[in-house]
Amino acid sequence: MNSVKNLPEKTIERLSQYRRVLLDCLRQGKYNIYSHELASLLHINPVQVRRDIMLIGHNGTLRKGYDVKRLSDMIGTIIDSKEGQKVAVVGVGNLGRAIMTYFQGKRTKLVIAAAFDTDPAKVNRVIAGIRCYAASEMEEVIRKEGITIGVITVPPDKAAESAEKLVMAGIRGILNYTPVALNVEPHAYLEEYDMVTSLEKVAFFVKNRS
Amino acid sequence: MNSVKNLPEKTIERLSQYRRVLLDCLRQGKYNIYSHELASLLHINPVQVRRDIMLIGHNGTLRKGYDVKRLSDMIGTIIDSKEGQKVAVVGVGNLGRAIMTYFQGKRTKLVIAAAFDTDPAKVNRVIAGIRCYAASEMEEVIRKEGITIGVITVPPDKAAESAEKLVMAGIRGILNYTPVALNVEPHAYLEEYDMVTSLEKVAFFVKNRS
DNA sequence: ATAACATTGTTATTTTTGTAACAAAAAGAA
DNA sequence: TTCTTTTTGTTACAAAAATAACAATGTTAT
Repeated sequence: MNSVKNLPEKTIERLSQYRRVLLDCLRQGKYNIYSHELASLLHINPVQVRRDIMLIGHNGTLRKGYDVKRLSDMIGTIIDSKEGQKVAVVGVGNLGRAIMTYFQGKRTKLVIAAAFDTDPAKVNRVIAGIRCYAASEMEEVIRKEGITIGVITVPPDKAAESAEKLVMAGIRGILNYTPVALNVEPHAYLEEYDMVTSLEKVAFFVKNRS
Repeated sequence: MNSVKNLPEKTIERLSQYRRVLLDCLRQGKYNIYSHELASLLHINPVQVRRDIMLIGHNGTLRKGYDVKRLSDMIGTIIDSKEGQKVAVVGVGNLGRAIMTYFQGKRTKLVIAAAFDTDPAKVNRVIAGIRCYAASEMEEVIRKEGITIGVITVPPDKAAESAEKLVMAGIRGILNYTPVALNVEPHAYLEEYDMVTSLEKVAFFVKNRS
C-alpha cells in the first residue's frame, strides 16, 4: 500500500516546512512557486521538493510551478486532522510560555487548549491566552477537553511524573523538551528534543571545520 | 581517513545523549553500564550504541560493559573543544531565557557568555546569570569575548537581521529557533529547529496510528 | 572440566534518505 | 513551423543510517 500513512518521516517534517513557506507566500500575494524556489528557501534540493510533492499525490503545472494555495491546502489534508487536535502544555516556565506565546492564534487545526503547572501563582490564570490549570486536574481537563497531545516543559525531575499523568489521562502523543528519556510506549507516540544536544552538535561542527 | 571528523552526524547527536545519561549514572554512583542499558534509556538499539562507541575508538570490558567515567571523558574529547566555546543568545524573550536558565552552570566547555536584546528594560541587566547587552553592541562583544556560537531566539521578523549581525561579527555556528530559514553559508554552520514542525509531526503520527 | 550464557566488537545486510538523470511537455524564440 | 529553454514527474542510483548476524571471549553454573 502506498498511502499517506507510509510517507517517510522526513517528508512529513518537510511538508510542515513547505506549508510554513507557502503561507508566507500567500500573505505576500505570491500565488505560484517553483520547486527550486521552495528548495532554496529551505536549503534543500529541488528534486526533493518535487519528490515529496509527488508522494502526496499533488501536481504542479509545467513551467508555472505549484499553485501555492492548492498545495498548502493539500498539505493540510495530509498533516492536519479534519476536526483538529488539542494540545496541552505541561509546565509553564520560560519554555512553556515560549510555546504558548508562539502558537497564540497561529494554527486552527492544532490548538493549545490548556496549560498545567503546580505554582499557585500560575494556576487559574490565563497566560498567553491559555487557561492554566493545577497539575492535579490534568486527567480531568484532558479528558473533558479531548486533548490528544501533550508538550512537556517541566523541570527534569518532574518529567517522568508528568508523562505518566499524561498517559493516565489517555494522551496519544507527547513532545518532550526535557533532557529525560521518557517511557510511554505503547500508549503514546513520543518525540524528544534536547536543546543541549543541538547546541553540542553545532559546537562539534564548528570545532571541526577546516 | 577514518578520524573523528568523519563521524556520522547522527552519531554526534547520540554521543551528546550518551554523555547526558552517563553523567546521570555517575551522580547515582553507577560506574559501569551495558550497551543495552544505554540503549533502552535512549530508546535505541544496543547495536547502535556499540557501533557508535566503536567508531570513537573506545572499548568496554566483556561482560562488564563500559566504564561510565572513562566513556563520558572520551565523548568529551570528541565533542568538546579543549579550550571550550562561548555562546551568545540573541533575543531574551521566553525562549531565550529558557535556554539561559537551562545552561546556567551546566557545562563548563560550552558557556553562555552574553545575551543580546533591544529592549531597554533588559539591556545591561544580568538575567539567569548572564549579562544582557544592547543588540547594537553585538559585534564588539562577540569579538571581544571570543564568542563562536550564536543562538537566535528573536521574533521571526528580526531573525534575518540578527543572523547577519552574527555573521558580521565572525560567528562560526548558529542555532536558529525562529521559523525563518536563514542564509549564512559559507560563513557559519547552521542548525535550525522549528517547534511547530515538531508538534505537527507528533500530530500527524497521532492521527495515523491504528 | 565442560557447557551454557552474556556481552562486546565488527562485518554484512537492509532500510531509509537524498541526489542524479532524464523523458515529457508547455512556452517562447527563431 | 521547428528549435531551444524551462520546469515538472518519475525512475534509477548513491549515500547514510539502522539493524542483523555472528565470532570472540570471559563468566557462571553444573
